[in-house]
Amino acid sequence: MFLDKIKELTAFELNVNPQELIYPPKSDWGDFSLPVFKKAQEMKLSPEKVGEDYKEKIFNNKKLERVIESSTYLGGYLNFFIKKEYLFKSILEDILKNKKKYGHNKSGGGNVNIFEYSNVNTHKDFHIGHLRNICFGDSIYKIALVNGFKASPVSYINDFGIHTAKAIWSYKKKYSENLNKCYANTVKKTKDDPLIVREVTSIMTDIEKRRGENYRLWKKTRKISLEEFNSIYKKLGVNFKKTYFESEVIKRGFKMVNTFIKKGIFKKSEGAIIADLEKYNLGILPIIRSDGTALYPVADLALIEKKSKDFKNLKNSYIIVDVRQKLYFQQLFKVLSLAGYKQNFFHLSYDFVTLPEGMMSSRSGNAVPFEKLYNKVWQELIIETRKRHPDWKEKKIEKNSDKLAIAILKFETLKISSNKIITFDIKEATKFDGFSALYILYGLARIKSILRKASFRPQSQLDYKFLNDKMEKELVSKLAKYPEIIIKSQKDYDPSEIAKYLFQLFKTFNEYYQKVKIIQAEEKTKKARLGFVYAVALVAQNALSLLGIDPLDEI
RNA sequence: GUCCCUGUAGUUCAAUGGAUAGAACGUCAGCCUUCUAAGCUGAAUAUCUAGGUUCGAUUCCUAGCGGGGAUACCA
Repeated sequence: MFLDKIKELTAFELNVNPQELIYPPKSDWGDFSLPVFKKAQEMKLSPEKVGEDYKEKIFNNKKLERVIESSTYLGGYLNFFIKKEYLFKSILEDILKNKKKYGHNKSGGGNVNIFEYSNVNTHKDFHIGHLRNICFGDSIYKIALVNGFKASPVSYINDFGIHTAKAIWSYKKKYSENLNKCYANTVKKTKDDPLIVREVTSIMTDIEKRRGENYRLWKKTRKISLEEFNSIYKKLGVNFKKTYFESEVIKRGFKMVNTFIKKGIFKKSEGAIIADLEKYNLGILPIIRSDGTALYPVADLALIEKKSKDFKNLKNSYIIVDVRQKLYFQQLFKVLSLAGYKQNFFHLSYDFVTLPEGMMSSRSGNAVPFEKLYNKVWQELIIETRKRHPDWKEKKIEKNSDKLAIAILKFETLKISSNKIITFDIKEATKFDGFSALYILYGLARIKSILRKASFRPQSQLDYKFLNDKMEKELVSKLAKYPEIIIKSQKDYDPSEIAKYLFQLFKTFNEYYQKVKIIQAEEKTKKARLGFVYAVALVAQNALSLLGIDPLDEI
């Protein structure tokens, strides 16, 4: 929090709002800046005069004088330079002392938050849209942890919808072993055949009543689906504290619907059960179809009740689902507040993933399954790694490619703002250049390699005198900003902040690496630089962990 | 119709009520007897249109145009 503190102190002593202090576009202009246009206008003075007045204030102030080296006025801005020794010492000691905890804060106050993501449907593929959901959710959850929340990830699996019956209809006819293909086939067939619709309905009834061959097949296929999901979670390194299933909450949901009818929150209309939210400008929320079957809210109500019971003192409940369900969640949360729920509900939305050739959906069967994408990336990596490391054993190549492939996929989905549609181009994603996980991990592997070759042992003290290169100053300023990045990513629920930060950090580092020798440097400089790049590695690994990415020792 | 998101370089994305709007890809030209060249250096091109608020607008407001989404029984 060191840079924050200096900015706060400066703002306080100069009697300005801390938010007025900004970072200049170029680091050689200053460590931070204060625009003085506004003040100049208020006081009817020239900006230059105002700047000079502030300057005088700084150097007549004992507290500021200790940390601020100099200050220059430039075109309406007053730029501040922090004393170099002070900057290096404070930041690097903070990092070397706190290690994995550098940049963490307690702003969450230990409040209990749960994050629900990876809400997948059994009997359908886990595709690259789900990948965005799970990467986003997992990162937001991890960001909450380092901001001092007591956070838990949970998942809700939709294993009881009509889609399961549709998949089973084709599965019974041995259409395919792939459940998603079965599902897509049935959807196509039912379009112009009411007979098949009736058959599907009858399968669904058996599943709901939990009886006979259809129910047995449902259990079998459900298991196949869940095993697939679990292997993907394992690959992605994602763990849930709890997993909920629609089949386990739906019964309770129907009971709750009745209670809500009695409370007057739901009512009958045109044969269906609805919540009329017109007076809140939220339209109509259908709850139960005219044929008596459940829509989403039935299970969701029971799910929310269950989550509240499972997590004591639950304060904030987050649901990560794509933006198309925005209205639905507004409606659902309104219903909950009418029913007297006191906790905070949030829908964290993100836009969907499309392909260059257009929208994808599991219904039409053109969604890219996770496995397919993963294999493609993995194979590209294998080829490239073999070329670069002819001496590596095949097993090592495979293991490294696996870690890299996961890192690349996570990074690709997280580096883009959540309100932007990701157009997933397999060709682009397998290029591994520029703004990508590979660039960052490659830089990090360089640091690790240097530390290995120099037999580096971490020490908490550094001789800062020997860090005189301009690039070292640049890097320290970047390291200093990491705590603010953590806060910002929490405030905006935005992991892309972290991704961008990492890219910038390694852009600076690679430049430094190119310019400066570490192992061959003079002994004292070498020692200082080793400790310094070790600090860079610590911060990088912290940031990567928030994206759910593991570092590699070699690439 | 109404509501929400969105429009920045050839492409994919950044940024901010403030300084010269940044990157990456692609293209071209350099850099490995030196810590990993999946790297570094250099070169061109952009804020949809029209108004308004402001010392200052790409950002905020209004209108229009383009793209996407939602809008009671899809999941």
